[in-house]
Amino acid sequence: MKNYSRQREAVSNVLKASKSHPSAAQVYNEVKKSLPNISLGTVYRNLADLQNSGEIISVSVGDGTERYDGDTSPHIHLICRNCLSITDVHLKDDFGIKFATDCGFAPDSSVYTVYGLCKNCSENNS
Amino acid sequence: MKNYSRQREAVSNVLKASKSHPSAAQVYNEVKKSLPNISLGTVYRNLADLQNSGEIISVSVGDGTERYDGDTSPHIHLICRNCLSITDVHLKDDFGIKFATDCGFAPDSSVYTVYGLCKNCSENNS
DNA sequence: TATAATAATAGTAATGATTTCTATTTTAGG
DNA sequence: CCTAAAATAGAAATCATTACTATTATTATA
Repeated sequence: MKNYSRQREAVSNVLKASKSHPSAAQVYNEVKKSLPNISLGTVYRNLADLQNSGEIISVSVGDGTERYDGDTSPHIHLICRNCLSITDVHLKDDFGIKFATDCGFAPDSSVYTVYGLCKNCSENNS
Repeated sequence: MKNYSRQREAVSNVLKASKSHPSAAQVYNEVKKSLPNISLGTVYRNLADLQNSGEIISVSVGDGTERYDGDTSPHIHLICRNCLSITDVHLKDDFGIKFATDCGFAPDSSVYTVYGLCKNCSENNS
């Protein structure tokens, strides 16, 4: 019921290789380097598919765009409300997944986000 | 620099009283019962302000609308990819905030979300 | 209480990220 | 090779959210 496609693979690879939590438009620009004819709609559809299968996750920064992340290992996102930077803090394990399973929930992924001011922005009291 | 407003107070109260993670439009409809002339733009602006001050949090369900939550005590959101229901699992403490602080980050709030299928939807294999 | 300066609002228009639509192409399997 | 189902490109449409502006509310001070 689900067929292979070069486009989906390329989208997935871009996210696996990136450490920068790109937006859909940024993923699009990156994938275009190898598949110049890919359309933005295809990128969005595949991002949604990959997300539904738990292969990637997404994070809300608060600027109206969703950011995507190919790293599904347990980690926290520290998001600065001022400069919108995203910093990863890796964890030993994801106990949210455990709690969910205990509740009869069938988890495929999790997102742990902490909002506030990054060191830089809080020192410059902005 | 920040003045009192009945509108902001009403928005905050609706969220504090609700357990259903309403969208901005739902908050708007609820607040209109006491302030019939409030505008949707005002609701959005106050939701953003309350969020920036850490008084409320918001969660992405994945249907294109943001959901708001007046409960800032430590808890996980279990979001069903099929029926989009949100279930809360309360925690003893928020160690994400601790980790963030240790990194020199100045946190104001956190959101921990687990995606998957709720018990109901996974039993009906949908 | 009157006044002035600043902040917030209502209402509407504009934005832009995301989704939808459709004709065409690709994939998987016999 | 052939067929049916799935995926795509490209363009158009949607609609949640933001921006804009004239007006109103709030706060501080005299």
